Amino acid sequence: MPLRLYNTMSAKVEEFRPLQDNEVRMYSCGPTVYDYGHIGNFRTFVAVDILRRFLRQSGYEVRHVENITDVDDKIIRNSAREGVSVKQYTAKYEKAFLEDSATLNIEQPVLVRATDHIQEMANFIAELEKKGFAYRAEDGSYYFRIAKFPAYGKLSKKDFAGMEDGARVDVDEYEKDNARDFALWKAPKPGEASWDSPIGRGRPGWHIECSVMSMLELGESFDLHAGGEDLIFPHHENEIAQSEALTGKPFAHFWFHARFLLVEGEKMSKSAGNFFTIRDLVLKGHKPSSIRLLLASVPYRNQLNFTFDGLKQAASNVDKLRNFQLRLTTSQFSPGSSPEMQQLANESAARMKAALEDDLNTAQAQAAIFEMVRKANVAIDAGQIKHDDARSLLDALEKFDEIFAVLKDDDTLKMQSILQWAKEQGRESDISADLKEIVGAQTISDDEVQKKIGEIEAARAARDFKRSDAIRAELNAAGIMVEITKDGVRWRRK
RNA sequence: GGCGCGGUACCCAAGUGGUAAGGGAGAGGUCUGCAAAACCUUUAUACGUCGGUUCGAUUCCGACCCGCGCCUCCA
Repeated sequence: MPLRLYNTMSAKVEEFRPLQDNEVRMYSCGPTVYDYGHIGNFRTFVAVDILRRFLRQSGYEVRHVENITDVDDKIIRNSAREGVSVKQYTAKYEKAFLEDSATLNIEQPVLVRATDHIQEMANFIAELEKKGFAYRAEDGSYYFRIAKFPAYGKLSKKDFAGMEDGARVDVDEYEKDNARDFALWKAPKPGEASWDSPIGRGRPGWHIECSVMSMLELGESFDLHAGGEDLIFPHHENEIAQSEALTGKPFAHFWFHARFLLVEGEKMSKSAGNFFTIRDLVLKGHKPSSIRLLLASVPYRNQLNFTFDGLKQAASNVDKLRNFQLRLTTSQFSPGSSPEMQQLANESAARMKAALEDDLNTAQAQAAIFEMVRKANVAIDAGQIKHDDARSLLDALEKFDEIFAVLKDDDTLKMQSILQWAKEQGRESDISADLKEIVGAQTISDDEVQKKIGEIEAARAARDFKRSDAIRAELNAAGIMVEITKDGVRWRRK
């Protein structure tokens, strides 16, 4: 079965087929680097990450390009306020974005920056003007002439036919022919960052960068374009207008949009006090893996209610999966395999694949893996799992993790660096006791823990439970959970 | 106002024209020196409300209530 994806353009779920052979060329709208990214931003980025990971798992070569918007009104305003250059200002937040993405195990796409492509944008606009799709205003700004592009509105399903020219023209925009015409190029204002170009001095409008950079990297027509649902209009609509006006060819074939999330049942906003960056959550003691799983577990087109209770639930889910993995890798199994367990592993992997092929139904994919975990645990308890079965089940689990990416326990390491960052930022008061406790575990090395485990085993062999428990308590205080099983003593970081 | 999405148990959350996945939490239990992990049992007489279509609807249609999104730069 091929992947079926919802295409905003057709407003239907369609079979996804790349334009060229086995290669998927996709472009996603990345961040405007004017502040730290919040969980809403990262819901979209995680959704795109899951898409690209699943495409790859499905056997496609994925060429994924993402833009970083490093010049816009907010950036110009904020950098001026701080008295630093646009470049200095954006560098800080771009770095933060990359770190946060890595924190959430988001694979890095090919990144392209707006300010690296100013000349190409100017050329693009000059071409549009030649073809009559763009015009220059008196102040040197350029606008796109929507009246020349009848298909305008096809993505957002808006009908502009009845729009009266200049009906409600903003006083600041008196130079436009039509109020709906959007800026391609903005004439410089005193004190604002601007660039020299063949079409004069100024800076690019917001939409032009994506048209230019996507075509530069992926060609005039490519497979898929992604972003948050808010970008459908005007951003993506405008990209289509510019791009297709220039080339006369279809721009992106699939339009993928992730839905906004709610926080504690309400729209996230700074004024509501429910606005969180990734770093805010980590400082409160939440693990990156919990955050990622929560963001990933609700299908991307559904409204996700992000709650602290949900975060705890996600943490339990991650633990369950990691415990299962630990159990399979540390227990002793007799050689051979059993048909029942082979079938369980195969069926679970197949169910997971089918769920993801169904417009990336991550909730069902998760259900499939949890069902496998429960059934396999039952079999382990009953001693019905053989060596090769364990291998097959682990393979299925790894297939799951190729998409969800939550098994590897490097949470404490990531949290430690965010704690360090908070100290540098003078945000000590935001560092929770929970975070300190979790990060504390990292100060004990695996070797040291292993040594202590040896001591516990020795004490237990001598049935000296008092001594054994004392060492366990000591490790526990350092964030190490010791577990006694019939196959020996094992441990994990809390 | 226009266009669109959703309302499922204590919580999160799938899903289907034929009577409700999965996870968390709670309660009880099995196992265990203890703990943890794991497992078992249990928690929706009907899936926002009211009508309609149908042999039958949570699933289709209509109305209403509530939440959310877009309608020029917010992922």
